Amino acid sequence: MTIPEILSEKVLAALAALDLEVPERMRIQVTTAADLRFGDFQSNAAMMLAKFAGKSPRDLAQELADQLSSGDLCEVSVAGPGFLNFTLTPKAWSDLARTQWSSTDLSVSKVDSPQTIVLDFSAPNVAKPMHVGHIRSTIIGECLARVATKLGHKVIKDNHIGDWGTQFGMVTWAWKKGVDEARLEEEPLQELLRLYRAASDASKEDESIREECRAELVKLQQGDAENAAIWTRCLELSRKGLDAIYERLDVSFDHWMGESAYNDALAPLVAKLQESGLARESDGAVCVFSSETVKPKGDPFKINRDGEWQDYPMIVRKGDGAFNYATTDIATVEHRVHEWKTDQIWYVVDFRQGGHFEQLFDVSKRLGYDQVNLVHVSFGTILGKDGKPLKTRAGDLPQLEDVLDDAVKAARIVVDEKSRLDTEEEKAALAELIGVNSVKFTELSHHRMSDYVFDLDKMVALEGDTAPYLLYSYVRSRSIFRKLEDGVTLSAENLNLTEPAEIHMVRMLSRYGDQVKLVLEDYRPNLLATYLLELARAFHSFFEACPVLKSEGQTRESRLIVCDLTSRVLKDGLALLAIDVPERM
RNA sequence: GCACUCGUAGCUCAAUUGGAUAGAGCGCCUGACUACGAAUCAGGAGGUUAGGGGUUCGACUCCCUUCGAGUGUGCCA
Repeated sequence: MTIPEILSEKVLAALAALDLEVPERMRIQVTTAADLRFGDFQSNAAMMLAKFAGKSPRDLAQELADQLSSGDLCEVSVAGPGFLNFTLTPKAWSDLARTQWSSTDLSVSKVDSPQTIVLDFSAPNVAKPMHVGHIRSTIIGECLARVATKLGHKVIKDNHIGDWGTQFGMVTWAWKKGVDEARLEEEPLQELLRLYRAASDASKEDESIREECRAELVKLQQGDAENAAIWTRCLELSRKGLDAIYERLDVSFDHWMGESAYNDALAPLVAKLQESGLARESDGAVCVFSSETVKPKGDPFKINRDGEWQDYPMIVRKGDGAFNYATTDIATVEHRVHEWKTDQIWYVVDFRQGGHFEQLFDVSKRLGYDQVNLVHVSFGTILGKDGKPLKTRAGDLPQLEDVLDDAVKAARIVVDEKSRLDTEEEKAALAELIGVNSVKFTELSHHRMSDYVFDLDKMVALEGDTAPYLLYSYVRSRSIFRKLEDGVTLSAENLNLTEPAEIHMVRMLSRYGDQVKLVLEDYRPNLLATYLLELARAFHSFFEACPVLKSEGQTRESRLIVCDLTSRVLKDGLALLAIDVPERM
């Protein structure tokens, strides 16, 4: 049981002793204190129940405080408008730290009912290199996967790559006009991008070329041997390039079920939708319309034009007979439910597709997949330095690989200046680690819904709230153990904390499990990122205030345990953010 | 027009989901290194949370409204 849970029970017992029955809708809660000046934990019980009890909040709080006899665990006091404040004793903090240090999972408890969760993230279009815009989905998705796994869920990471869409007609068209085989071997993604751009530019100017590209796609989808061979080749080359970048980012997938994997399922699916009456023909296309069960304003299948609510259907077969991504997405849900028995699907996708997902989720429900929890984990836009969105269509987004290279270059300058490492190999490896992790940490430390400015200089800034700060904290917490020439044997029973900085360090450490859980409540990696920064700050404070090696006996051993526990939590927490730590820097 | 997402210190961002005097970093100012690693720490200045109204013991958070930004709005994904 966690401390807040123990305290909640005590408060409930105190309420019972005062003959106060808590109405069902009121949830008495004990939370970590918002401000440490008031104690470690706080409860708003008295303020919530004051009216009900016919007493002033402060009087009721005082009566509760009198009931809650102070003991080994904590001191109880009343403050402000009627808060109950709990301040844990040093002994209680020492006990908590002892338990956490001795546990292999760092006191992060698993969820009660583990779920099977499919995580749909990254999903780049093949034949196009990833650009900066792909950072958000890729990094947030990987982080959520790691956190969910840590909490005991079964996670299936699926890279639903765009390997069947319009761009393939274009690449094929340009490929046939002349592909540079030599370059294809050396820089496959760059050559494929060149082909795509050539076709894209040409078809913008010439309607007939656009038709030719479309025809190439139709041939591919109908099984034309030559186009299929080109497609297979494209896929292999793209895969090679993508694998390299994912390895660099330390991101991995269990499956690569791209759009093409569902091609054969699409026609039967549309037939099923029509037979069941969910879909019907409209303007030559096959569409799913509103269920007419909700008000138009909240209906994803309605849209208001000139003051009138009109149908805004989901098109599952286009007028030309081709299927689109909506169809594929429904087929994908079916596959994940039937083959993988999933309980949940989390889509880590740009917020601009919100409307699409509302429709997809509604159709899935109407198809009978209402027991599956479908979540659109949406995120905002990455902006340029001018404050305007980096436009995807402009085609001039910086490529992800170049961004990583730039970040590594910037990191290298500081490494040369400050690092204690000796060899060129070590320095190069450290610069790579710092550069890549800085980009990842920048992403994860932002609220996913807010837009943020893509500023490379700030991203790789090496002081302040950054990845290097966290890495440095870890290195500092480890280096002290290298000073112990004979090594040391630590034992939990000798842990005894007295100094405020020690207590605060342990207080921060004890929050780890709750912070990890919090990430999944609203799919918010930035909460963990912020917590780790706070933890690191507390560690540096502790480290300056409390000499470790110069102290003696139990104090020394206690502080060494705090250092060890800190390094373990930092490493574990950073691993959840997909950030690896160096031992020296 | 309508819908969605936003608007917090000069700048970049938080705020444990409705809690107490809204917190960090950068930048600025003052201190601390022949070092348990200064990629650090201790401290200072900086706010009418875009404006207005409402709900409540209590609002950055919920509701209404005005202003501003971004996005979406029938066969691209």
